[in-house]
Amino acid sequence: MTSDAPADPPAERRRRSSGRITLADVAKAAGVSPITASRALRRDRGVGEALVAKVQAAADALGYVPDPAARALASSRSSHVAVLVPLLTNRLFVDLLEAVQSVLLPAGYQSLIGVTHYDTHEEELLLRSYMAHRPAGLIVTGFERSEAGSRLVASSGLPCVHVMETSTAPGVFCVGFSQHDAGYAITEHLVSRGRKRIAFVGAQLDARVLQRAEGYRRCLRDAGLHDPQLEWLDPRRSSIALGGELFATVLAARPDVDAIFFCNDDIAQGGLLAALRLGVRVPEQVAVAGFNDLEGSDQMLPPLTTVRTPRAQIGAQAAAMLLSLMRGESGVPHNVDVGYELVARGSS
Amino acid sequence: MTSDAPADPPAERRRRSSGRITLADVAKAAGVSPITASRALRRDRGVGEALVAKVQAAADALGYVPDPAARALASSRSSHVAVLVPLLTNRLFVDLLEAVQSVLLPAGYQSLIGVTHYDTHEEELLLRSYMAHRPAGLIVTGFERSEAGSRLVASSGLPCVHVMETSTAPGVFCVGFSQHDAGYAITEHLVSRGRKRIAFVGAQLDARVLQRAEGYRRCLRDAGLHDPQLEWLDPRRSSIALGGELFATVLAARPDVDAIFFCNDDIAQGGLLAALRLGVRVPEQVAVAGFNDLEGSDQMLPPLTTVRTPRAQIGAQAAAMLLSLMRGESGVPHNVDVGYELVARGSS
DNA sequence: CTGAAAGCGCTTACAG
DNA sequence: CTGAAAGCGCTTACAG
Repeated sequence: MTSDAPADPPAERRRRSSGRITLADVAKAAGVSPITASRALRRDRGVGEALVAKVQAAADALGYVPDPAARALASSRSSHVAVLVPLLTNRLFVDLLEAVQSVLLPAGYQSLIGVTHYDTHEEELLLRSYMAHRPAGLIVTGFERSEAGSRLVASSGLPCVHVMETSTAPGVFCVGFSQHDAGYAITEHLVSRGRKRIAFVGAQLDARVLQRAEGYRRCLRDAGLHDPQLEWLDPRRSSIALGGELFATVLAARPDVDAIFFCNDDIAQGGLLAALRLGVRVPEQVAVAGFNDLEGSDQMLPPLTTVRTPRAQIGAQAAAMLLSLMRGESGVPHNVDVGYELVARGSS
Repeated sequence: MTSDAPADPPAERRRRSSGRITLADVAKAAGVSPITASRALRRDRGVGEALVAKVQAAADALGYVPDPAARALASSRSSHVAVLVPLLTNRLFVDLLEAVQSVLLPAGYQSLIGVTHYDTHEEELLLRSYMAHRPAGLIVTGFERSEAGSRLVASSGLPCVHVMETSTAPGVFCVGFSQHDAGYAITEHLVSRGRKRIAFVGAQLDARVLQRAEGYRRCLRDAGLHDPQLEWLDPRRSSIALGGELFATVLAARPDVDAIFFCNDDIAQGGLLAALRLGVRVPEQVAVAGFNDLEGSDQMLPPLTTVRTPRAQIGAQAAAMLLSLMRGESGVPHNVDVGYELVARGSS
């Protein structure tokens, strides 16, 4: 208060305490050292059961919440998991994300959700920014990324799980299904219904769409029905409106087409709505099939034949796999194939 | 190598260096102190222009990336912004989120996206967990939360922006529009089309749906057309399938209904598809209106009349507002009303 | 099974 | 306008 203050400034002036309850407070209350308290709360092996209980009780009583920043700094590993998906406007990835979160959150991990917009350069920037946060692990969509992006992942040494596709490449962890086989299966279904001129309509043209297209081609070649003129590959983003446009385009160019396999349910739904508008009878004149079994497909007129893809299961299993990897468990399977399911409805 | 090692262990044994380029490395390369380097890189006032350039050059040359954990620990403020939305399966919130991210990411902030599932208890848990991460700011949906949740937000002292609704409560920052007025406007549109028995079909029944319902009631009272029997309030989650079910329910119970205002476009789309299935003519027998102008509404048969809600604008403005608040700017407006737009299409 | 020391990589006061 | 000291709240080795 006066000018003849002590030469040594009072502790209060030097401290920057946030008022936060710290591990030291818990340790003091429990009558142990901070190190022991830290180990007890993390259930680190080597702490007596009684002590663990005592420390936990003290922590609960004080309402202690560990500081993730301090923990990350000291251990150089945060409680973040970076999850990269192409788009949130595709319900598929929302379902995937929900499942991932439902496993990661209870395990104490926060997801940093990054949207790449199917752009490998954007993905690279996100990866770079997320790496600075010392994430504990990574979940990425598919295998298509920039050279630098791949290097960032590899050189980080972080556990990484790839979702939506399968791979037997060494050292790669993934949960997905064969997009090629699913594309083959739905095409085969159309063939089995007696269709002869089956078109493929793809949008976005990401790796998975192209794999489905490849399955389509393979099936038609096997059936002796392949016609390269029956493919419409549009790089624009998949949407209901685009599906309507492409449906009209296909029928104008090739009125003899008797079936269309749309690479995704949203463009298939748009196709179905366009058929209604144009008076094209489905499935009598043209059978229609989609992919993914998105919301509303079972409500269309007629209901849409499609492939149900188990994205919730993919998300949950990928998160569980990542958890195992982050814990350093051994014997974690590398390549989990969750399969897919053909859903035949009225449109085919 | 031998057993007569020095009593003082070599530095290497004590260090836990992560190999990371640190601020100290940059400072050394630039020939300044770490403090100055820190200030220069953060463009903190009080560093000469020449020095800033020199430090930045050194940082760039070394590929320096600041450590968010260390920064958070030292400053007790992270580069995270917690963003809480009810659902990712509602495209509305995806659009909102995309806009938020597009403003926050370039400004150096990461979003922690929390999905509350319209559950105030879940929201409270998320809030508690996110607060431990010392976020720099908060974006939350609406004003409906648990007592404890509100207290967490208030006592944190963190800048917080509420989205989707408006409020003139003191100290509250929000970006949205009047859900009540929008509900009034679309109902008024149906009235202006000569409809007399206008039903309201609501799902989910969150605060905003109820505000739209209130606008609907007010409008019909003003028009002398209010009939409390014409409201269907269903707590289940909004979906295309539910819309179809409710459309059938309404017409079975009250075949005289000549218009339906669905609280959201997904149930309205389901209603339109059900009308097609049931052979109910829209708009001749029943006019149909939705809310939000979601994807596909313009593709329906007939195209859906709805209210376009500027969620991208809400997200962008809310993020910009939060940025201003986090920077401690003064004179930030409290209540931004971005309005809405009536979109009259063929269904009414 | 438990603990004293050091350190993770930054920033906040406090001086000059 | 620049810097030496201390500290943010944890955990990692190292001992015992």
